[in-house]
Amino acid sequence: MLHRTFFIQKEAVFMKYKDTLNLGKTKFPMRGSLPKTEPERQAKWYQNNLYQQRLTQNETKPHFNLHDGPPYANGNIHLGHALNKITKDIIVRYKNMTGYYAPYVPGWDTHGLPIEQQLTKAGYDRKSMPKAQWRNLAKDYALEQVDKQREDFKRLGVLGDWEHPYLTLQPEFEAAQLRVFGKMAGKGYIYKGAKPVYWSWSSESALAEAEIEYHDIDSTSLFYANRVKDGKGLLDDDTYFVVWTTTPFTVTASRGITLGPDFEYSVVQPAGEKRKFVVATELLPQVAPKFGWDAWETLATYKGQELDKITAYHPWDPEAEELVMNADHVTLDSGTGLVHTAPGFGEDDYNVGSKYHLPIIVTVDEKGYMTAEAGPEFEGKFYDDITGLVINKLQDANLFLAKEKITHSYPFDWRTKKPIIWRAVPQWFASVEKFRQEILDQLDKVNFYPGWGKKRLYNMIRDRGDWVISRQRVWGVPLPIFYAEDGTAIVDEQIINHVAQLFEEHGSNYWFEHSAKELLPAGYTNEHSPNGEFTKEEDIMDVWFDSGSSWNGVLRQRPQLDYPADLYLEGSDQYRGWFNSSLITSVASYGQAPYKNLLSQGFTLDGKGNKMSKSLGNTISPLEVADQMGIEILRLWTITVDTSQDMPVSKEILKQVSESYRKVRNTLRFLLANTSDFNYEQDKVSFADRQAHDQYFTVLLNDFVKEIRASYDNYQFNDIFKRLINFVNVDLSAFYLDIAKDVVYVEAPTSPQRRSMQTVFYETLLALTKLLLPVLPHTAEEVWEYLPNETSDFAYLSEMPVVQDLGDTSAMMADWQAFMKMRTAVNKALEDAREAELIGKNAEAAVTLYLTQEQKDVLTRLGLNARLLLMVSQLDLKDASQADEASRDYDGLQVTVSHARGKVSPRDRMYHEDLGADSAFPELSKHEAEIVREFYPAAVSEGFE
RNA sequence: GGGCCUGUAGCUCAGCUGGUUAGAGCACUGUGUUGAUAACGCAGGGGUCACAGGUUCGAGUCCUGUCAGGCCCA
Repeated sequence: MLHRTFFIQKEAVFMKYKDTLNLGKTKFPMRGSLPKTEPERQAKWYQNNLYQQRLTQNETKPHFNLHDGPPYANGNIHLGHALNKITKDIIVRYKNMTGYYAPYVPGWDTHGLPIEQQLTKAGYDRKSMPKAQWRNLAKDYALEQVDKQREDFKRLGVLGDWEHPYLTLQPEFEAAQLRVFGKMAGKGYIYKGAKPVYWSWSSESALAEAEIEYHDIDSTSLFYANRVKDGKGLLDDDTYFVVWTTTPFTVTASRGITLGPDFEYSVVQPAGEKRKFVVATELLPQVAPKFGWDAWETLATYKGQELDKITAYHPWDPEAEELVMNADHVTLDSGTGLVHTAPGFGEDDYNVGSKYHLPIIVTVDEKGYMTAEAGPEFEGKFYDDITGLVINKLQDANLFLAKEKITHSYPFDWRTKKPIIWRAVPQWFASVEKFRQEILDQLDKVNFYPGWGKKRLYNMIRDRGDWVISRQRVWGVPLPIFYAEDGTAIVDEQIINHVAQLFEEHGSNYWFEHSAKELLPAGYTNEHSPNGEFTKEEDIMDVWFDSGSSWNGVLRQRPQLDYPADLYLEGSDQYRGWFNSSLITSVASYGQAPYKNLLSQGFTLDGKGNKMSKSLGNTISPLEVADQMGIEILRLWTITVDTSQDMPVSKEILKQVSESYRKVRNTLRFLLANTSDFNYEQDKVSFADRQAHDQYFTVLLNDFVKEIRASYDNYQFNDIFKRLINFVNVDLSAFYLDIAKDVVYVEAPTSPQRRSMQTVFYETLLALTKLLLPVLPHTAEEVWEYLPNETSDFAYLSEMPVVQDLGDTSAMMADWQAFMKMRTAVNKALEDAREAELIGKNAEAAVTLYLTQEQKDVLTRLGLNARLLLMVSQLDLKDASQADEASRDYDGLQVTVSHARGKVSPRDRMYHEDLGADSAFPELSKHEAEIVREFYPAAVSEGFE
């Protein structure tokens, strides 16, 4: 047996030329099988507590705190979530690898209407159970959603403190939120008012937009006149404003007439009329026939703004007055250009009314019946049944002009299918007006990415009204407000903090499970409650107040976090949302913005630039991408696009991204394969001792590191992609790695030329792996497993490459630029020769260059091996004056290409004129023979096959 | 209707303060290799810079308007 084995081995020793080459070797696969390997790799991260390990390693470093904006805990994650979380992960990973302690605490927004709706859908009836029970159901549902989304976010490769997220329903969060509310209350920013909401009389409840559906209905619209009371010298008191309404019952609460400031209004006297009427000039021809006006005389015209603050009489109520106002919502589409305005019954009406300080009159009760305030003849009647009565009243006063049936879209309660009305109900407000300038001043100190974000947020804060913070709902944080016996509201910071303490210990359900007395501090008295009786507010807070308090609920709670945060990063819809509410509460409480930097992202669109929606069927699920292509592809996609704007995504686009991924992956593989016999610590060659082309590439790499880091620092992620792909394709693949084969494969394993190049290979590999890690963590970690000399267990535990000081390389690089132009010229010449079938591959060519003095100087100064860099077998350099007819000019370089002289070596596949110089190796060049003799002595005795 | 933003090759993006024939990578075509091989090299084709006016000696780059698209309001 032994003999036999020996015999076989001996026969196998018979060498091939290939065996004397250093062909690259690696098991790093060309294809990543990402959908399969990513989850395994992620499991490893969590088994090894990678997130915490990195933080522990950074414990003493300066903090960088990205504060997570809480996604809503409902539904499957979509591309927007993925983009947001991935970008955050990129930033956090980068910061942790560049000298910062950068924790990431994910959060969820867990209160609010959509969750209540899910319960309703699931068949629960809110009104059939106590509030606390309903809230427990909501809580269970929210926690389930959090668990589901958490798993999905982890699948994106996002590293964070997933075991300790913040949830807006956590008692400590709710307590912190109440304390923010308390601070604002203490400063007098919280007040009670009234505001119209969608009111469903059929379910006796306020509704949200989501609970409304629209149907076409027929309504009776009325035209009637309001007699001028104080015409401010412009209008006589026998002049009448002609107004229009589609909701006759609201005339009972009419307090104003709204005009368009820039529209022209005519004062006209119809033929046979003593009275004068004001109508928008443009609409006069349309409305006159309705009023039976055949002819009229125009007495004057005014702009809407000129008539501002003139007053008129209410049609029948002597106590009331109608104020002329101006607002942009008035249109000339229909009516008269003068809009009857009842601030208690419409949003536009409310808005313009509050600007002019009109009272808010509500003449309909919660069941839809007119109140006493509407007047004795209306009281107790259903709002929709009084149109005839209103017409009668107007006719009695000789103010009625016309009625008209109109068909229009009208909101309905989606559950009861009954129409709804706008109706003002008591609401709690947070004043913005009182400290608007302070907010704007603090906003000015924030850095915005992109810069226009500042303008956008600034305009919103500048133009927004006070914040309605109450909601007539159940699933949320209760408003910690009490009422005394006479109805006086008790909004007291100390009491609020007392309630906060209770919430911190018991959770906010405590509010619903206990009486006002139990919730108030022991022994609390108030002059408005002589009998010591109190009631509590039943409304809850707007969920934007929840998330808007996260700087207090999270940043100021957790020791590893900081307030203000270094960075908030969300979609551009959050200028209205979280960016906005967080800013208000933070400035109100502590006089500063909760963030130093604000980064906003656009929305994902389909391949055609249209919005993604389920109904259009153009959505792409991030989890599907993960399962089909790998999450690395989606992560890479996030840096191919300009995230400051809206971003197109489609299967085709992702396909293109995956091609880029493969290119990067293959390049890493090539570098791995050709450094597998290289030990950086032992074999590295110093910059000064490197070959000219290796020095050149070292500089390219150094510039690359510098630029990529700058792009990370400035959150310019698509610059990273551009630069990366260019570096990999142009600098590495098409140039350096291409010429490298003639060195790395062919030269002696330990030769200085080879070691010089391997040094640069290794540095490149290491730098690329680290620089890519924030974007492609799975791939980077995979590469890391093939780098036995790197001691840390994970690539993520290593530090980003730093920019080296290589001295002044500008002159050298200018020369290289000149040489690379010459190389391009030679490539064209070679291509022509190939087309002429003079050569096949470059190695079959002998090239002669006829150089100008300047070109010669470049080559001399660089001291490079031009033949190697041009990848030809022979290169002859001559003076430009020697150029003959055979040569051709390529972009200023005279070139002649001919077939290479001599014979081709089977080993390096180049042509040589000295084959067989070493008689032992008749087919090898002298240089090759030396290598083989020294490193493969067996070949001398055995020969080649 | 308002605030903010976008519209450059098939795709994703560069084009700074206006100045020679508008760039890159991918994709595409041709071709060479077969020692990065379900890979790699080389060369090449491809754009009325959304449209229409205007300012200027000169505009993708400034101004106005139109169209298309997005977010947030109304």
